[in-house]
Amino acid sequence: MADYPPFAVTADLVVLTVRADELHVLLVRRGVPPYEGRWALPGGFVGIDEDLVDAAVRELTEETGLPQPAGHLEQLGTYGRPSRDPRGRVVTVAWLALLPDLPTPVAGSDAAAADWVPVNRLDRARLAFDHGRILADGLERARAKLEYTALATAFCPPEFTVAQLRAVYETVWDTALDPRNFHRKVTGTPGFVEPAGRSTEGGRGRPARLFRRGPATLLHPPMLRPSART
Amino acid sequence: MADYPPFAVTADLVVLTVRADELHVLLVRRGVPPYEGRWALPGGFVGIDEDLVDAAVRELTEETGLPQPAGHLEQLGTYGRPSRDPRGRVVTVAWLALLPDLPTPVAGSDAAAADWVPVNRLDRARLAFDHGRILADGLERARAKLEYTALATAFCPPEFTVAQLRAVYETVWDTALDPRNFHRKVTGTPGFVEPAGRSTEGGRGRPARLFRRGPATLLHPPMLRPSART
DNA sequence: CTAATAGTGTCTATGAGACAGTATGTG
DNA sequence: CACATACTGTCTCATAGACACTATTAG
Repeated sequence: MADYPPFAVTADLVVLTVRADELHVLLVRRGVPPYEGRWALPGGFVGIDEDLVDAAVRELTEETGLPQPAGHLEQLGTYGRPSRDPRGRVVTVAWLALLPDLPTPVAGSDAAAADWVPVNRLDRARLAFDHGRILADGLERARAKLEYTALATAFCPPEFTVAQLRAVYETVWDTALDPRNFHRKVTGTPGFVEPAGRSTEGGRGRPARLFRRGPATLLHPPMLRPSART
Repeated sequence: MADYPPFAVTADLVVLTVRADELHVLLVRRGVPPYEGRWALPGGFVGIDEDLVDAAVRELTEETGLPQPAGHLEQLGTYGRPSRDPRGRVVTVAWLALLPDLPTPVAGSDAAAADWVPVNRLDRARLAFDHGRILADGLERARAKLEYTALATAFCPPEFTVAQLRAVYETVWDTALDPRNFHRKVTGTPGFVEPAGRSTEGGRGRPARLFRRGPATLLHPPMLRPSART
């Protein structure tokens, strides 16, 4: 055990949010080689006595500047091609975070040039390291999980309308959904959302009831995306 | 970059197969401390110039003694609690493998005491390291993926009957399925299975047609397990 | 009033589950 | 023949999708 091959281990984050009807990912501009000046996923080295998930949470709070994010965090996968980092053998554990649109702009202590970038207007091939592949995997994971889990509420503030939740689905899936069938489906699935009792004010049209996320994590039956028809 | 915290990285495998109507996992008996004499998942250190998936394939072929396994291999997750290995900081990338029942007994070069163990008659808490948790995650992943993918065929030999495929579902899910509805569902899902043209001989009852796995990887609509009803 | 958005009701097609009935082998 | 297993047909219920209709606000 004394002589095992020594690896560096990092935690990288695919942080997604929905703002202005576009899906955004949190990226940082690299200030040092390699890939100087290129966009990269936020992340950093795991401490020798630090748990993997703790490193991910630490990076997330550092980069977003939020004390305790209200969203969702899960492990995405581990990437360790020997040539993926020119500096040496670095294995990265990638994490997927889904956050509500943050009222505060991103101003992390660590990342000077962090910013939200719309995923549809981003050339993934130009990201540093293998981060284009990691981002693609994160997007596919997020899109798939909206189908059979209640995770779409992780993109919403504590209280939200059915239309806001529908906008999340439409933005992440890049499709249009029937507002009436969506409403029936969401309110008819036990535990998906719970009425908050209040309503919106001051908008155009009839005021909408506000909801909170419910206790359900899995959706039975799932929410089907139109592209997945039979 | 010169001074990063040094980690050891291992690849551990949850190898599942169906034999004699029971779900089995491949385990090895540890011959050295720590956890000497306890069951553990097969695995080993990743080489400093070795890709992660190559290490998993290498361990799989070493432990099963098969040149090229016909089943399925996917990354399960990465486990890296600082205290998970008393010898030092070891992060393990766990993989899930689904194999057809092997005609050859397990006789790996590396693992003297490798054996197939029925998962339902195994005390997961007595496995070495955090392998009980890894095995639990692997079982849950396998059970979930049978619902919405065609992966059940990975447990089958190249040619199989509908009854054999049904036995896979019943064994992995530990439930009974209606043979008639199952038959209609499987043969009616495009690309799930394809007729091989031949039939079984010598069994009790009417001979069954043989099938091969089809090109489909995802099932639309999914195969629903009875426990997931609404 | 109109425009806009929220929410409900209803019809139809599809698929799951229950299960009768038919086909084709062994002993 | 009886029996076992493979396979098909049919009925019923639940749900997705399409979409008419009603409700409630702003201007």
